Amino acid sequence: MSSASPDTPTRILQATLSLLERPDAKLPTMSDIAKASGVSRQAVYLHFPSRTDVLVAATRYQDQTNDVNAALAPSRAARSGTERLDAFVTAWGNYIPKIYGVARAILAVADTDPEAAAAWNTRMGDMREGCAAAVQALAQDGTLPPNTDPGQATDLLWTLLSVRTWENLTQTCGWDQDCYLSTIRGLALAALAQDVGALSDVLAYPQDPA
Amino acid sequence: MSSASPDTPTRILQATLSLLERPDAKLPTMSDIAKASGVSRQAVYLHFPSRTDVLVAATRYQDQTNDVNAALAPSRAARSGTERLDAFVTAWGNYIPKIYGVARAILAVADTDPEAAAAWNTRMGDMREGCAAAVQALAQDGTLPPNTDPGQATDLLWTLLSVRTWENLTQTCGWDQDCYLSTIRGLALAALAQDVGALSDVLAYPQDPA
DNA sequence: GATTTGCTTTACACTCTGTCAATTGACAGC
DNA sequence: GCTGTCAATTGACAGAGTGTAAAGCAAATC
Repeated sequence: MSSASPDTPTRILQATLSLLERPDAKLPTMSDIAKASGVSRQAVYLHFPSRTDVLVAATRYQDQTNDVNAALAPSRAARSGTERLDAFVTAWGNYIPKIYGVARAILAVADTDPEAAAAWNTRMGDMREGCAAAVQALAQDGTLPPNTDPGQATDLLWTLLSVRTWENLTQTCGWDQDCYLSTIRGLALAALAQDVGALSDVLAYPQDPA
Repeated sequence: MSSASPDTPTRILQATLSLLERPDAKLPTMSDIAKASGVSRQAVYLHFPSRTDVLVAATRYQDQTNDVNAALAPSRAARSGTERLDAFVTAWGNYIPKIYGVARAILAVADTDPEAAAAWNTRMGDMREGCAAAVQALAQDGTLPPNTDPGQATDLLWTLLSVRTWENLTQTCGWDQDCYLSTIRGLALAALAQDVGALSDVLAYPQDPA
């Protein structure tokens, strides 16, 4: 496939990703990025106007190589609304760990750089469409609780599935991925699909497989 | 009361808070803080070793003047676990808007400065105790779902009540405070107190008071 | 009156961003 | 072979910001 050395912009993006995917990654400077790419600092500016642009381009490159659409395909194929919700939560929830390194960096600069914030919002806007589609499927099934506003339901699902929520539970609280997934799934099914049973045994002792 | 002009450190903290509480607040520089305090930039360093320290001290000062403990008192007085959970969600949920300006600043620097991250974690650790107490009260009532791990239940409540979750729903999605409160309350009661009814009509059209 | 205390002013070292200009090296077409 | 052109390099620079350091100043304290 891509055995030939890729062009410089691509090499820069790959190097940036490898920096961000280190477990103890700090926000890389342009010098860090250049050094990791085996290229001069100015060469980076030759291809990307600012550090924010490098980071944003890196996420796009990552979405492309990871083929996020393929990962989300199963949820689109689901027959019932409940099934669709379940599949979407699983697919996205399992995608977050792959993008977390880059997401962390963009979120960090987004706190001060409006351009980065806009780029991140666009990206999360795409994800929101998946949420909206799941809510829509539930509405068609009549599974949504009565009087539910689809927009609000989408907002809630979108928030439950946010990178920050994942970060809180898995990174700060130390939950493992399965525990995170089943909890969020249970919460989403209970709140949006009136599936009460979805919450039982979700917060059960996981370290104690009796 | 405090009619006499307060000492310089206090004036600096007050000025910092007033900067951070502006709706369009950017992360203030040391110069910004000095200017707002009516003091030279070096005077700020005379009292606080770094910007992070100013921000951290500002949150402590704010907790003190707002008397966060008094705000959380009603939840401690609650009789049943369910009542306690409800009161705690309401109290903390209504406290977040007051601290959001400062919280945003600390969270922004926490992304790169470990010292700020540690300070914020300590602060949220205090809040977590309130979550743990509510969970404990539910456990004593036997209201908690079977096989629930109290630690995990606390983590979940703590995450639902995080500033980031509030930010997502009210700032990014534009929810009003009441809508936020009733949704989180419903979610918490459903997940931790098996109160299924808590979720009905929570996501109902709020702009349409029929 | 001498000293201490709190603050000011000025200056500096350092890091990082982003811009600019001059230069090199390779590779194409003629 | 010569000439453009393109990619990249080197080196320098301005600007913003952090944090350190030192000398001076003025009012309160002893």
